[in-house]
Amino acid sequence: MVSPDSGMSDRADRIDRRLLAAMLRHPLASQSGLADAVGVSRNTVRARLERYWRGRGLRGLDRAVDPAFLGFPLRAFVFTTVEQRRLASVSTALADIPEVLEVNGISGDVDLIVDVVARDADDLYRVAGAILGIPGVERTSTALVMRPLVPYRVKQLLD
Amino acid sequence: MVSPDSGMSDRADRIDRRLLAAMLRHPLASQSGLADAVGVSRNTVRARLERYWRGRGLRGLDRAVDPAFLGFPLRAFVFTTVEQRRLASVSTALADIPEVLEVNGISGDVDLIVDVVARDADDLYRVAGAILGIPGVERTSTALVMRPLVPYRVKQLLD
DNA sequence: CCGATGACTGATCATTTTGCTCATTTCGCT
DNA sequence: AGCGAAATGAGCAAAATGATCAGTCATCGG
Repeated sequence: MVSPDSGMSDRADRIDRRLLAAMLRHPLASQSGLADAVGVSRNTVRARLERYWRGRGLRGLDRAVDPAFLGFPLRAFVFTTVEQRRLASVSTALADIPEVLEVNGISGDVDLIVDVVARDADDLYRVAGAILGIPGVERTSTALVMRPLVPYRVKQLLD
Repeated sequence: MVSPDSGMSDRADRIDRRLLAAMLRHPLASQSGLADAVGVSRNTVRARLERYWRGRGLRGLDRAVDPAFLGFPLRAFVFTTVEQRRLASVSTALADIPEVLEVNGISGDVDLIVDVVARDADDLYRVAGAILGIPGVERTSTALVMRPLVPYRVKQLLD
C-alpha cells in the first residue's frame, strides 16, 4: 500500500482530485481539455481515466442514469428483515427484481436496505409485495422518497 | 409532451435505451463508436449526449465517484427525525456537513434518510454526532452499511 | 389533406483529438 | 544514494470532433 499522496495509489492524490473535479464540471470534456484544465500532461490524464473506468475511482455510469428518465419516477427504500440462514437466497431473489437498484446489508434493527424504483404507486405496491413474498423475508417496511432535500453531491469531498 | 417513442421526449425512447446501454458498457467510447454500436447517425448521438449531460437522462458524474477512493470507505444511513417547522434550516445545516452525500425526505416513522460517508468508525461517530447536534434534529439512528449484497445496477431497466 | 415543425440522416471539411511509442525526467520510498 | 513507478513532452498517423447543410420522415394541428 503506497502513500496516499504519491502517484497512482488506491486513494486519490492531488491530481486525481483536480481531475475528477474537472470531469464533474465538464462531463463532455476531451482528455486534452482536461489535461489543460488540470495542468498535467495528456498522457497522465489518459492513464488516470483508464484506471478510473476500470473501477479504481469511478464506479461506472449506472448511478448517473436517472431512473425517472427510464420511466421510474418513484424511489423508495424497503427496510427488510430476513432469516439469517437464507440471506444468500434472498439476495439472489432481490437481484432478480428489475426495480431493485441496490441492496445493502446494514447494522441495526433491520437487516437490509433495498433501494427500489417504480413506475407509480401501484407499481411500488407490487414491487414491495414481491420483496415481501421472497422466501426468507420476514418483514418489510417501505419508505417512499417524498422529496430530495440535499441532492447527491461529492464535490465537497474533493476540495 | 410528445409520445414516449418519438424523438427527444422526456422519457427514454428506443435509441436512448440502446445508447445508454452502450455507454454503460463502454464509458470511454467515442461518439462515433457509440453511433456505430447503436446504429444511428453520429449527429444523433451528439445531440443525445448533449441533452443527457444537460440533465435530461444523466444526473452528472457525482454518483459515479467512489467515496472510498476519496478516503471515505465507510457508508451509513442516518435516519433522522426533525421538528417540522425547522425542516429547511436542518436541510441547510446537513448540506454544510461535507460527509453528507444526499438527504431525502421519506414517508414513515422517520423524516429523513441521510446518506453519509466517513473515514473510519470514529469519524462516523463524529459525523452522526454533528447531525444530532443540528438545532431541530430530534432523534437519529445510524445504520452502518456492512456489506453490499446487490451492487447498484440500472441495466435491467434498459432492456 | 396540407403545412409547419422537430428530429434524424449522411455528406463535407478544417480542426482537434486520440492512440501509441519512446526517451527523459521527476518523485517517493527504502 | 539507488531504484522503480509515474509523469512528461515530443512526434505522427489515424480517428474523431464541431459545425454546417440539404434532404427525409414522422407527428401534429388546422
